[in-house]
Parts: sequence; structure tokens; C-alpha cells
Amino acid sequence: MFFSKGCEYAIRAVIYILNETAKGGRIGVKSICKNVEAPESFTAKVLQDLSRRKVISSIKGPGGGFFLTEDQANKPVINLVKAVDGDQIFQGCGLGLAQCNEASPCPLHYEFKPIRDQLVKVLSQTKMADLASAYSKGTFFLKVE
Amino acid sequence: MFFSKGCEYAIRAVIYILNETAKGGRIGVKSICKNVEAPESFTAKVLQDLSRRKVISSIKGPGGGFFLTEDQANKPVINLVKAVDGDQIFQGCGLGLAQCNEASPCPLHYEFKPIRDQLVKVLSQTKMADLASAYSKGTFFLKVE
DNA sequence: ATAAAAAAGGATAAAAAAGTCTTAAAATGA
DNA sequence: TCATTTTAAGACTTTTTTATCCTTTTTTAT
Repeated sequence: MFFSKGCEYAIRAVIYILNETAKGGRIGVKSICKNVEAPESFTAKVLQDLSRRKVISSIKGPGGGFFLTEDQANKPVINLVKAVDGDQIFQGCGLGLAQCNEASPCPLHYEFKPIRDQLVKVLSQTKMADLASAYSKGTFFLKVE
Repeated sequence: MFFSKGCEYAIRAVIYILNETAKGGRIGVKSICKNVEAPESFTAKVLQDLSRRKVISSIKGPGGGFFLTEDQANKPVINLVKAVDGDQIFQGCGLGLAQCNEASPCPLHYEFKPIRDQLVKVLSQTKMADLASAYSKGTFFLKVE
């Protein structure tokens, strides 16, 4: 809808990781993908990239896997989204006009602004950990049961 | 941003068509594309499709071209958007969950809802003709001058 | 040391979106 | 009727997104 496939997979993966490693453990990409219904190799790429960008953490070898530090878990979701998708969603004219700004605003400029602002607001005030705690309450499912 | 390239081109094209044919004339795809900075053949496809779906009108032959009837000009922009892009933007879970609804809502479900609703509202209450009248006032440009 | 487990990296493939080109059909006017 | 203008249709190419596979590196445990 708003995000790329890779970004969707990443958010779901993070929710799962946080819940599986509440006790400080790590979890492998195979297990993650099975549980969030995401393609394995593709999602692995995205997670590796997020790890490189310090949005999540990873450790190789037996007993290794992906996890989030306390600090990372308390960062807003928008960080992850921007790391994966960049900020095309958050900027640029809705009609694709080369020249659209306050000085010469497209006819939907001021209508789109609050929509975008609201999206930024939601993603900025929601922390990774918040997503995970909703999941732990069992109110929704990461895969069809 | 929210729309596909084809959809952006189509909106821009409609604005231009409405303004060029205020007096009931028609305008060719070549002239349209030159003036809204859109790829010609690709945009032609989109416009032809919109014509088939009765969102806009067209007539072949010399003196022919694209135009909108009074009725078409007064339809909301959301009709055009749905004709080109379908309604994926307006529905589906933001996290791509197979199972996301009021009964088991994803952690961003209620946060995304007003955003989407607002998008639908704006596109429903803005008529094609509204976009064009903003353009005729010269407050924005369809191509870099 | 060696085997096994895991992420990391690179090359490749498939699918979808975006864009081009060529020909056909329709309409018009001479 | 014939040439011209314009949309319509279809096949094709390119680019981007999504996805897979294979190899390498790191780490751990035996």
C-alpha cells in the first residue's frame, strides 16, 4: 500500500524477532520467514541491509541470528521505513510535477500535505517495540493460522 | 508518491485537455504530452484506456483528439485514479498482513485508517474541473517553463 | 582441527511497471 | 476515391522490483 514488499517483510520480521528474543536471544532468518510468511532469500537481503545500517543487529555462526538491542527497539518505525524505501513516500509532488512547492503548488498540494504529515507522525511516534507489544497481546497474526 | 507514473501523466493530461478545450474543442496526444512533459506513446495508452472506460472522450481523424464532456469534467478525480491504478492504494494492510481487519487489526491498522480515509475524501471531493480551474489561474505549471 | 550453523555477498532470474514502435482503423476534407 | 490526420491496438524493449541460488565468511561446539 504505502511500502515496498521488502519494507513490509522487514516490519513483520522485526515484530517477530522482538517477540522471539524478548529474553535476549537471537533468531535465524529461516525461522523468521517461516513465521511471517515472507520469501526467505529476499527477506534475508533486506535484514542484512538493515543490520549493516544498524537498524537491527546480527551475529553469525551457531547460536547467532538477528536481534535488536534495547536502543534499536526503542527507535521509531520511520527509521526502518526510510532505511528500506528511502523517503520517496514522504516527499515529491503527488502529480509528479517537476515544479511543485509553496510558491507554485499543484492543485492537490495542500490537500496532500496533511496526509503525508500524518503518515510521518504515525511512523515517528510508533516505536518498533510498540508493534511487538501489540503482537504479544495476540490481537493480530503475522501469518494465517 | 501515491500514484503510478501512468496515473500521474493522466491527471496532468486531463488538466491540460480541460484547459485547452474549454470551448468544446479536442486536442491531440502529441500536443498534450509536449505540454505536460509526459512520454508520448505510454501516455497515449493510458488515455486510450481512460477513453474506453468513459472517464474521458476521444474522436479519431482530423480535428479529432481527446476531450471531456461537461459530465466527465464534473466527476471526482478518484474515478480516474481507480480506473488507472485500481484500488490497491485504498485497501489492503499496510504491513501486508493476509489477515488484517477490525477483528484482528495490525498494529498500524487504526493509525493508517484516517490517513487512507483522508486520501479518499480529498480525491472524492475534488473534481477534474477543479484541478483545471486552479491551472487556469496560473498558480502552477504542468511543465518547467 | 574440523564440522556445523548462521549471516554476508554476488550473480542471476522472474515478474511487473514503464516506455517504444509499428501497423490498423476511423474520420475528414479535397 | 484518396491522402491525411488522428486514435486504437498489438508486439516488443527497457527498467525496476521482487525473488532465487550459490559461494564465502564468521562463529561456535565438538
